[in-house]
Amino acid sequence: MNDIKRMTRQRKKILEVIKNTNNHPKADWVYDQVKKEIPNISLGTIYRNLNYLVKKEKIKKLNFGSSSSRYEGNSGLHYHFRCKECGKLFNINIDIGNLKSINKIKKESKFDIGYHRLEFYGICSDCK
Amino acid sequence: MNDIKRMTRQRKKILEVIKNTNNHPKADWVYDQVKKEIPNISLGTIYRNLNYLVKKEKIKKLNFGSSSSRYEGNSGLHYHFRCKECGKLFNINIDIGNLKSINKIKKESKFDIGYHRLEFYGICSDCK
DNA sequence: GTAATTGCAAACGGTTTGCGATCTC
DNA sequence: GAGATCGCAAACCGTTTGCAATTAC
Repeated sequence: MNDIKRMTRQRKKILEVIKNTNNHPKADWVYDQVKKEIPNISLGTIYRNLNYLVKKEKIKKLNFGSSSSRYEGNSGLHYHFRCKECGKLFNINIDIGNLKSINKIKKESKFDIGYHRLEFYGICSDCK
Repeated sequence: MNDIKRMTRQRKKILEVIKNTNNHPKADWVYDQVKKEIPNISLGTIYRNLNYLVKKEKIKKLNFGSSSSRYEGNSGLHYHFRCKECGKLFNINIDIGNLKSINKIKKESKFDIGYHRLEFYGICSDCK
């Protein structure tokens, strides 16, 4: 059950707009674009469809986990694992050696990269 | 100028609470904890101090970039680079070979990892 | 004493949702 | 025709902010 149920004008256009840009638009930009063709479309429809298309894996949502921020005092080097089921966040401790390939990306990139963040996703042992 | 200006009771307790947990608490959890000792503290103070402590690099904020979500239709394998200055998001294309060490982490982890996300930060060429 | 910080409450911004009307299959 | 989806507007929720009172240095 990963298929689109009804391809309405609105849904079609929203998907088209996102597929045809190389930027990583926010909802309100998509809204502006779609409105050019469907002037009376509502923001609610944009959000409903974005969520729908993400669920159907037609597009990706580019932010991490839940809406509210989390804080941490642990200043040691580590990454995080987030459980998709319960949303809990765990630390993953690795040794520096494992970072080689990431350092390579940093050096070879045309961007001036200061730091990076790496997060893993899955199901934690409690939820399994 | 990276030092704390005034160490109020509130600020001290907030920092202590975050330093003394291995979880990755949200603001409202910190609020609940601190309230046990300072019952009339306000949520606004919690947020102001969390932001302050992040700016002073005493703690870390564990979420990415801006508050609103971004979407993308590009289903190819790539990571992202975010400019700290203008907030723009760029793609970073790498070849699969570079992922070895990440795959190693996945295999060796005690967690059941499905996928991962990697994001790089710095200043983009336009902002420099 | 003075500037930083607080508590309070209102405002904000992005997102979600309930509803009756409309559209797709 | 039936159920999915829409437009609209109100509600939601995490976070920020203005202000007068208080506090740390």
